[in-house]
Order: sequence, then C-alpha cells, then structure tokens
Amino acid sequence: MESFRGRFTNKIDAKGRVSLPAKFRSVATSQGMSGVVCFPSFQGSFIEGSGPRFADSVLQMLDRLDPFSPERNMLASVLIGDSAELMFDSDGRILLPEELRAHAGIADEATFVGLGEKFQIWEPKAYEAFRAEALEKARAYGDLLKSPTALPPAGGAR
Amino acid sequence: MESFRGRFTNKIDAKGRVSLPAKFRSVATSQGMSGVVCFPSFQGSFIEGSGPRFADSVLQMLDRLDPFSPERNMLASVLIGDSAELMFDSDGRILLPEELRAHAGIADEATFVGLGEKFQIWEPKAYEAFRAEALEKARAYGDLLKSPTALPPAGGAR
DNA sequence: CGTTTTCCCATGTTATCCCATGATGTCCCG
DNA sequence: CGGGACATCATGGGATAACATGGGAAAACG
Repeated sequence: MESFRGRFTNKIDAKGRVSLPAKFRSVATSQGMSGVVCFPSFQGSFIEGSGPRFADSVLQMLDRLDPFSPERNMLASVLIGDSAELMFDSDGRILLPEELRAHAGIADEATFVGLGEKFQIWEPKAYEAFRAEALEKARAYGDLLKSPTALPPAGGAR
Repeated sequence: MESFRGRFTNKIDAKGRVSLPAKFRSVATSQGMSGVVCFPSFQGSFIEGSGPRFADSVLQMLDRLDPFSPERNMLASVLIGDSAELMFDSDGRILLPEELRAHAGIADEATFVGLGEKFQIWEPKAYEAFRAEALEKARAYGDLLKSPTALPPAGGAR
C-alpha cells in the first residue's frame, strides 16, 4: 500500500500553479483519484492534504461524533467546508486556492511533506523551523516507538 | 528470513549512483520491493536504510497514533518526511539524494553495513572510526545479550 | 467581454534505461 | 587438483524518458 513519503519543494508560477511531486501524484492516482484533497490545518499555518482514502476516513471519524454537537460542526466546517478537491492538470500540477495559500503564508514556493496516509504543504522557511523543533521532540516521543508490535531490535528511532 | 548482513564499500559515480550490494538487493527484493527506504539518522552522521518490512512497521506504529495529534505529526515529519524511497535501476543501483549524502558526509564512496532488519550507509572513514569505538564498547555492552533460552523472558521489546 | 481556468507546447534538468567492460567468483570437467 | 567456461557483480558512459517549470492559446465562467 503506497503512502506519501519524502519532502519536496516546488515553485508556484504566476498563475498559482504548482507541480504536485510525481510520487505523490502516483499515490493519489493509485487510490483512484486524479487529484488530492486539501484543507487548512487547525493546528498551525500549513495545509493538510491527502488522497481519497484518508479523506474518506476523516468523514468516518466525523460520523462518530454526535451529528448536532458543536464539536462536530466546528471540525466539519474546517475539515470539509474549507477543504478543496484539487485535480491535477495534464502536466501534474494543481492550483492552490488563494485561501489555502494565505493560511499557510505561501508565496512562490511550497514544501510538500509526506506523512504516510496524508501529507502537508508548508511555506519552506516555516517548515524548516517546524522540522528543527520536531527533530528535538521526536527524541522525547521516541517512547511511542517502542509500543506493542515493537520494532525490530536495533530500534529505528531512539 | 533473510537479513542485511556484512559490510561493503562501493563507489559513487558522477551521476550520484551507487550499487546497492547484491546481497542487500536480494533481501529487499525478497520483501517484495525493488528498492530500499533510507533516512538520515538522528543519532549521527550516517544514513539508515531498510526494506519495506521495517519501513511498514514504522508506518503501522504511526497509525496507532491519532491522525492529527502533534506527536504523530512530529514523528511522521522526521521518520517519513525526511525519508526517501530509493528504487534500484536495472543494474541494481540507487541514486542517493544530495541531502542524504550531505548528512553522512559522503562524497565518492559509501560503506554499507548490514544490521539485520536494517542497514546503515556511512562515509568510509567515518565508519572506520565508529567501528573502532564500537568494538571497544561492545565489550562493555556484551552483558546485555542474554541467551534467548534464559529463564525470565526479559519482558517485551526494548 | 473580461477574468479565470484548462489545455498544449517548449525547455532545461534530472533520472532512468541500455549496453559495454573488467573484475571476481563459481562450477564443471578433465 | 587444476584449468578454463561461465555467471555475477560493480562500474562507466551514451541515449532516452520523466519531471518541473514557463508561457501562449483556447475554453469556461460569470
């Protein structure tokens, strides 16, 4: 099962187009969609994106909440209301909506970060800062890596 | 169950290509992947690599965390975002990304070290130095290796 | 109509394929 | 036991394809 992996920084042209990294494109395509689903993160200034599979599971997660609860409404308005289905053109590019770009503070370059089932789109420098912090915290969170099915011996991340 | 074993030093050509040792190649292939997954170690200046089995176990571990939790986000950024899927070409070579090479200080030669479920890629001289130290430490750590048939099952994975 | 989006083509760069070479290792047969 | 004959492997280089990127023209939209 393919997943989004790796980090790529691409340019945004005058028309607002940006190449979705070829590898991401093939993941989305393998899930049966000639595009990706994107929405603003509610945790920071970046964009969350995924193929149809994860997008569907988000819907399922929402359905587990009380349909009229304020929590569900809030989450749904961001995860669904603010989301966009971005189909890639014949050259594999997508058009990032102004709103999403503004949310992430993206001007003329965008960094795509693969995270497994989903990926994120960042303003390059902002990601650089986030990553530095993540690298540090990762050590602290390392304990999570040792859980149940345990990673093979020499443990990947300590 | 095959595992990565042995040490090999190969040259990197002008295009950045390097032969994955044939034995490593067959391990990856036996796990169903015509390539390997590599990422910068956050413990030192070398590259970590593995076949799909180990890589998938990392993905599964991440899937046990809530999809939007900061923990998952940070771990995935480091473990997946910084990793690269390197498929070998028809001659069994991989193309080491500039970033990984820089992290390991690799110029025109790379040393592959098998470690069982995963392997590492080092700048030859750097590995030489590490190995000398490892040999010494191994003496002290030797006690940690308990016989599998020893009485108390030493509880879980560490 | 004017604006935005989509399609199509051009270009430079990078990655991939394909073939050649030499070195090493393996196997078989005398 | 020795000596090829042959496979495997690492390595180099030229040719080809894939990719990111820019721009013009057609099409859709309001």
